[in-house]
Amino acid sequence: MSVEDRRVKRLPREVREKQILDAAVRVFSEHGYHEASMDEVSEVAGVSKPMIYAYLGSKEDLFAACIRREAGLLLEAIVAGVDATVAPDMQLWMGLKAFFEFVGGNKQSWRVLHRQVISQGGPFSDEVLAMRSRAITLVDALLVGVATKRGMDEHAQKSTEAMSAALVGASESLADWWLDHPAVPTRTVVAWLMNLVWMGFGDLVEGNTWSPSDH
Amino acid sequence: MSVEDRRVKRLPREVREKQILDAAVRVFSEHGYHEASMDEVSEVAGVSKPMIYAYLGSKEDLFAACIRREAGLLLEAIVAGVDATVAPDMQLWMGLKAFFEFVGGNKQSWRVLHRQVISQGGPFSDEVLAMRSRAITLVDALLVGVATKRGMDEHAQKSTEAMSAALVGASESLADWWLDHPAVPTRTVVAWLMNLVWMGFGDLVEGNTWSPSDH
DNA sequence: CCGTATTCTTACTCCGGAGTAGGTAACGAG
DNA sequence: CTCGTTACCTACTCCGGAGTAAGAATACGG
Repeated sequence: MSVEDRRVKRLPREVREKQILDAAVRVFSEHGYHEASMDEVSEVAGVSKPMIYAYLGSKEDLFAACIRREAGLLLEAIVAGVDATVAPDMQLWMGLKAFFEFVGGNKQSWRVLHRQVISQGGPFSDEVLAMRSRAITLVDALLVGVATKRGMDEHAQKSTEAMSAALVGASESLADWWLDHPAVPTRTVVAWLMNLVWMGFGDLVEGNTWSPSDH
Repeated sequence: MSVEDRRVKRLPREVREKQILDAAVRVFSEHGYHEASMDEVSEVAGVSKPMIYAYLGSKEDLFAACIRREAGLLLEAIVAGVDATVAPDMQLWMGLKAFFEFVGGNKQSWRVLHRQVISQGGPFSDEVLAMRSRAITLVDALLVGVATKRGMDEHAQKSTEAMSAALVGASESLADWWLDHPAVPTRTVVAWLMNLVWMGFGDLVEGNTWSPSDH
């Protein structure tokens, strides 16, 4: 009985670190950074608290490590999902699809990345805001490419960064909405967003702008 | 000297409550809910801590009160800014304009509403998510109106709610972006968003949909 | 001028939870 | 077998900050 009963012990450091990070992501995603306690993380990870401090450092460090890992996975998934040789609209399509697929398959990761991080003004936000910036930059590059190629006017070009921010925000928001409506298939959600955003941008490129009648 | 030196004391309850709420909004917007301490709020408000507990209740209650007040002001500003008799696109324009103007003029309120609330899964989120829902519903009504009037197909109609969520998210995200680029005038930002979103929706209504070539 | 209600303060209690001290047990090398 | 190293635990310390007890000072009606 001593063999079976005994908890699996004395695993190499790498494995424990992974277990701890997994547990941390789960706990943080459930309670948020502040409500989460190191005790609960240790409990979920099946490891005592000092291990966490020995391996991952302070609570802040631990959270940052979670962010870094998950953000890396997300970005990785996106760039892996995009074929840079196809047309811009298809690139956007593929990127969005990869994004939504990741969110659908890793809801916890998404919760940690999106909900938790933005609010804390701490050193974490840097981590995620950096990723967010990378995402925005990615989209911006796409838009700028299209805009300059088609000879978009200067004023409209200035708007691409803002548009990218809006698009990224729309994606995030739609992802949240989607979490509450899981019945909708991935392609559908992405198609909706593409229609909203690409058609709108297409008009913009063509010079088909909207403007208020009076005011 | 006793007259001037003496801090202004013994104000009626209403006034104190307002002072406390003002201070709370400021402190919460700077540090976030958890990092904010009641001691700091009391200090900023120029009132001792037990007053807060006497008038506004617990920290949670205080935060909820902030949210309620600010959310109310925001929604009020939006509906006040919209003329329900004009064309739908102008209604959206006016609503967005009112929204961005509010954000520009009340950055602290916005920070509290947007950044802080979403993350905490507590009873606050209900408050703001309710407001968010109202905003989405408002937009959705607009879109549905347009869609049905122009005989949009059923499939596309189903997407209006999602589109509204995306639009609200885009607005929020763009508002955040705007806070970092205050040089851009309000009208301009709103115009960008209108172009992106209304032109896209317009295409959708016309049946001008985008779809991926392969995949 | 007395009682009662309201405004307001100082000076605490108390606890959750971050972080640690110090020790035990398992492995691997020589 | 022993010595060093690494994995791991129990059982604490300690502090920030939420919330409170108990009373002081002012207003005001009668």
